[in-house]
Amino acid sequence: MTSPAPRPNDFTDARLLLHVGRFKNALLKALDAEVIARLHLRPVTFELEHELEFPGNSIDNLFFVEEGMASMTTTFKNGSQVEVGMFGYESVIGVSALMGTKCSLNRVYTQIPGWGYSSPVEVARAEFGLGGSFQRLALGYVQAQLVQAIQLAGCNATHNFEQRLARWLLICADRAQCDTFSMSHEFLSGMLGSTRSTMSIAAAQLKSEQLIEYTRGVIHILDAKGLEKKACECYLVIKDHLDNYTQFDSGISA
Amino acid sequence: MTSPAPRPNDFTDARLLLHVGRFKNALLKALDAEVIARLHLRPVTFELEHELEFPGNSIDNLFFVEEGMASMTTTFKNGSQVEVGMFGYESVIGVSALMGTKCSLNRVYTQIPGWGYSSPVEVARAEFGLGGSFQRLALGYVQAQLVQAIQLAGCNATHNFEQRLARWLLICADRAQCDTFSMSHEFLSGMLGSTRSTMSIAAAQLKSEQLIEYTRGVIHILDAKGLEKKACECYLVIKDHLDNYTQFDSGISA
DNA sequence: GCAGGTCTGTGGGGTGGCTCACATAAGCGT
DNA sequence: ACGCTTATGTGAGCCACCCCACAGACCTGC
Repeated sequence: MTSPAPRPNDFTDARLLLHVGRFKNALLKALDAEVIARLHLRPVTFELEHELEFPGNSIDNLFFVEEGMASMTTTFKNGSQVEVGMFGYESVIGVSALMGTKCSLNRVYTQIPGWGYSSPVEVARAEFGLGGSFQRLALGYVQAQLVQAIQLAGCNATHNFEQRLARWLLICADRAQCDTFSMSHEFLSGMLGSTRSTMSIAAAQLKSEQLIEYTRGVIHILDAKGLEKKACECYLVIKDHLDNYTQFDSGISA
Repeated sequence: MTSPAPRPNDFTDARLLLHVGRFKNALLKALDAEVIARLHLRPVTFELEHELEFPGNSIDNLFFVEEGMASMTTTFKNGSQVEVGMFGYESVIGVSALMGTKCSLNRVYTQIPGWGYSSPVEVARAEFGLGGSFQRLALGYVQAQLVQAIQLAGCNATHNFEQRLARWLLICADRAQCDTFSMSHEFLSGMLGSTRSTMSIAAAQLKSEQLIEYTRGVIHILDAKGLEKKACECYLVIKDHLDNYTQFDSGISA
């Protein structure tokens, strides 16, 4: 229900101290040590299919991803789930709690196992309320997430399956910083709002062009540059924003 | 380039004073008079096709819509434009400026003429930085916009044209608070990422069921309840969030 | 080695939506 | 009243994708 009371000595945890200043997470990396200390971070692992948010459940913790990848999906009345956002090393999961929302609105769960840090939501809210760098970065991330959702909305309305598949593979590779994922055709087709047979045909096509290879439940990207040519322009739009939202003077925010 | 220096007596404008406390705009309605005063609001009219944001242009003003409707579109390389968000009486246009973005990312322009208020972006940023009710409401609106984009992303991936058309008509009617719009089939089909012939067939279908009627460039909703049955579930999800984001203890934020 | 489960290849048949094309009709200026 | 422009109706042909089905293929446990 409520998260455990933050222990004041969380930050003295030896493992955590070791990591300060060398986070992989883009947002944590951009924060000063004092801010990090106030967030009461605790290391957490993200097991496959572990649910980080579930519609209607209260948000008790923010999660900063260091490694791995999680998806946000909307569930329709007929039970189908479509992916509407991806979370990787650039992400903080649960930012909507900072926006005044108390309950999760969409399911968020681990697609590629990894680990990261959690921060109790009251603590994160307090830090956000200070109006400093944490607020600025969190808002930047929300904006990047909005851009992602907006672009996906347009993309899903106009681009064909193969383009969107290539886009998905590239974004996944970027977010998880790896080029091999355990993922069946069945599963991935669902993420893209399509069917398994359509997926198999598109995958076979990309394979025949030496852009990817795969065996039962494992996909491996062989030629990211080639995939990029296949993918719709949406890939670069989303990538740019997720990669650069922490840079205050980037082309995006400037 | 830069917006004109705010005049300290903006708020003493007789027309504006008359409106305080009886705004139609959901966000303004929820603000205290002192906050309103600090926002240096000025009445503005939204002419048809007037551009409130254009990709790459700096955001100089926030716009609070009182009447009318504006669309946000993404423009693809091939020149096609798809709608990715709608703005009505609940909206403040330009919130991304509060999130650290300095340039518009998408085109926003008037679909249904109306009017509202502008607030210089530096003034709005300062008010936002105070961390009070304006910040809370603006963040609530951003969250509602995010929900809208997320739902559209899923919707466009799975629902058919007729469902999406019904959804569009209903959201438009809600946002603009009117049931008649000047809008050609050609135009509306573009918004939905489709073609004019598809639109004409779907419109004829809805017309034959007495849900809408239309003549050259004017669409009139006859039976909103009936349309709701045709529309996908996305309509109610989006409507709920846009209608209720100002209520701190609503089902959404509670 | 065999059985059962999971994953992928592939085919047939159907359909929504696209492209292109042309016809009709309603407004609008002169 | 006339022609011009814009909006809508409609049809043919096509393609992407859906649905359903079944066949291998591989993997795991026994």
